[in-house]
Amino acid sequence: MPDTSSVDHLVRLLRLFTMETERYISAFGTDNEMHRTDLNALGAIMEAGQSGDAMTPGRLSRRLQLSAPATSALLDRLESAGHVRRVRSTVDRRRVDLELTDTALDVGRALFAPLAKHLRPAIERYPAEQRALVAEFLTEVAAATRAAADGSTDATATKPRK
Amino acid sequence: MPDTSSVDHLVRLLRLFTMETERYISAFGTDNEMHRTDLNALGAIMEAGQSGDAMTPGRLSRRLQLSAPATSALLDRLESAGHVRRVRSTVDRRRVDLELTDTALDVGRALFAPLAKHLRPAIERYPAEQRALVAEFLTEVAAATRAAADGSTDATATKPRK
DNA sequence: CCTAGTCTTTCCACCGTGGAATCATTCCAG
DNA sequence: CTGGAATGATTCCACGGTGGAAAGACTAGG
Repeated sequence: MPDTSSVDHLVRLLRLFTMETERYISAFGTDNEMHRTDLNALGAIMEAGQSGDAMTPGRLSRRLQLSAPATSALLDRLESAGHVRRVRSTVDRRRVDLELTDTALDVGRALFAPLAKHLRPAIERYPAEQRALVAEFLTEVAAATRAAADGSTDATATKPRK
Repeated sequence: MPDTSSVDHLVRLLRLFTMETERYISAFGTDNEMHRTDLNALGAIMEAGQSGDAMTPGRLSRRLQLSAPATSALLDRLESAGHVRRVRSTVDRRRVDLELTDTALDVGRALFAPLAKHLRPAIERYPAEQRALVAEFLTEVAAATRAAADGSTDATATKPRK
């Protein structure tokens, strides 16, 4: 590895990291009867809950790039496992609002606990200033990836549009 | 977002990035008749080729956390699609060495081209010194994730052991 | 009403797993 | 050197899980 600051090297590292993450998910997912998509769904619902607006099956379908039927089946799985509730919206009764249960949070914690255990010491070695820089970098790279997936040409967009 | 240097925030960003990447892969995969595992396999074979040692079905099976039959089926798909060749090893004729064809490299390029188009301008905004810092950070985080997936307790291991 | 939007159901194809068996090759103990 | 493990790759089978396409049900709003 001659030049650790080259763009190609960074791209390769980003790819390597996602591969390792998929590996981790598949390894620990089978222990908890959860698969990749289910975890992504929980993450997306949680994320939406934190930012205020409610998550619906339609939004989730677009967020995860899943077809509508696959999303329904996904929600059936999560609901029968007790991780999510479907609540018909009172303002528009076509819509269904998704709510996470406490057991979902427990599963999330249980799944990420071993990963966090390894990640924390690696991250805490960096001072706050460098962590902020990495955070900024990751934010922009995630936005760029999202833009690429959406086929957009705006590589600097940070705001979700849907 | 109150504190962009907190560990939790960084972990969340890492997770967000992998979600966006999965999204991109699934969007691209459907266009090219390739699935996530197939692309990961190509990446793993390519990676092994760059680092010198040859990739074999057994190694690939462990790398991708796939069962032996699933790996054979995966290689059948890739071979019939013309992306990989199976060559019996000359040193140990039980083993099969995997070689990528030119069309696999084309697919790889086609896959990363739109992503790189968005990623490059975002990355190039950072000076070399900061990029090197991010590269170091990502290397350690990937190693930590790998260690977590392997169930190891050594969070700082950088060398693959298999 | 009638069109559009949201969610769901039904049916089907593909991917991955598990277990067990096959076959060739290599390693090793005696 | 030989006979018996061990290793690496592949195949077959039945099974479950995931995702897509088409079609239907329901509600909102002009």
